[in-house]
Amino acid sequence: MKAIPLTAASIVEAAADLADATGFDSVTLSAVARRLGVRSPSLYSHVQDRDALLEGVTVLALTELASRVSVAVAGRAGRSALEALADAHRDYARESPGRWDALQRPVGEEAARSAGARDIVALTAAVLRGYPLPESEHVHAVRFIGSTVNGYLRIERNGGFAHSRPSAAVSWHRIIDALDAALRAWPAPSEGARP
Amino acid sequence: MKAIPLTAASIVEAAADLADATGFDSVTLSAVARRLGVRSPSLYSHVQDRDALLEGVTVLALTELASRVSVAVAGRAGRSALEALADAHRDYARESPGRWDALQRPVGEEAARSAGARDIVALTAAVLRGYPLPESEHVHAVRFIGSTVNGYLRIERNGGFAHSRPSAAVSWHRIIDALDAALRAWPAPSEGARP
DNA sequence: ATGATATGCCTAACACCATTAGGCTATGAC
DNA sequence: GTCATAGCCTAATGGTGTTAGGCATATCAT
Repeated sequence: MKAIPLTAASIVEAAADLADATGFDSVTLSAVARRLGVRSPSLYSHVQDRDALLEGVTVLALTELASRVSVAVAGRAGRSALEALADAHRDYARESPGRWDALQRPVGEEAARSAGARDIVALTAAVLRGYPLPESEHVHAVRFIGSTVNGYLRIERNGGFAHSRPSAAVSWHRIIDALDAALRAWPAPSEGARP
Repeated sequence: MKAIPLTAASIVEAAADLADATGFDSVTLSAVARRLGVRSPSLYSHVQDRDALLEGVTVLALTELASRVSVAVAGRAGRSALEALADAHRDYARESPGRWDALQRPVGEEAARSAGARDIVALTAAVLRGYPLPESEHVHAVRFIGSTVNGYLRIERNGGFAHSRPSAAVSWHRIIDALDAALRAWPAPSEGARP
């Protein structure tokens, strides 16, 4: 049963797999220990506490997502890059629902400083090269894209679109269209904008 | 201590207050019972289980949010209405963080069918009257606005913007500007769009 | 090789939580 | 007055996170 040696990384991975299989909320130290063929107190040699474990899953998910986004947007520009970025998020949310849920939690220090987080921001900013935005607007546009994509996927995942027509799949393309249009028609900053 | 009679509504309200005060995750049957000066098994006469209680908080939050949005957008049109709607969401998220968190959960039957949920969708659609969108695009635009506003507030709340400059407050206005621009420049549906 | 040390698992224990079963009491109907 | 019911209670069960301390095995100095 203990084919895998017990390390911080292997525990986090087991937790992530468990999250994908049975839901992020069911990631409990007991369940992870069970899955590793070990008693739960044994995990404390490698992991500070439950919160640190969940934060570890968040960091892992950020890394994986950054990698997917990176591959998706490579060699693309403009609308094509935007769509690839959005679809990479959506695919990840679909294929690894538990890991993706880990992204929807208050970010701790470790996640905030992680390479994955930085990369995702940088890659989103890179997509903006295909649009006529001044450099000073990039922060806002990155946040805009992030908010919309994340918000849509989360509402879809929570079933918010399940009770109305048409299906969420149709809206997804319209929303990428709208994002694209918004970036093309990006409004000039009004006077109140100070960094 | 039992100034308030124990009913389903009073229990849900106590749970919502507790969520605002100490965080949505800390809403436990024990804690709610404690707050009501009662033992936790007593709650089961009025509430099915913990999940039903949380769903009740969600419905309450939907109702309250719908009411705020309704007041905010009344007598406004176009960008002014859009901004009022977004700010109503943001104010609610700020003032009642626990209740607002209740909105970010998988929606059950009761929440999906609630008047609050229907009203919020209808009010968002009403904002679109000030923009040149064909009726058939309203669903998508409503989902677009909902995704962006929700996504932004959630990332802000999770501290996703806390580690970068400029502050989230500045971006908020830029994002409403961008939403406004997107609705004005709403792209024509491509051929693939079938309801 | 041998003994010291340290690592890393274990069991035991505690407090907290959700939930069920069943008892006691006060309130209302008749 | 009696009786039934509603609504609280206590008791108990099984699951959770977490800490304390035991015990074996691997690592290393000599």
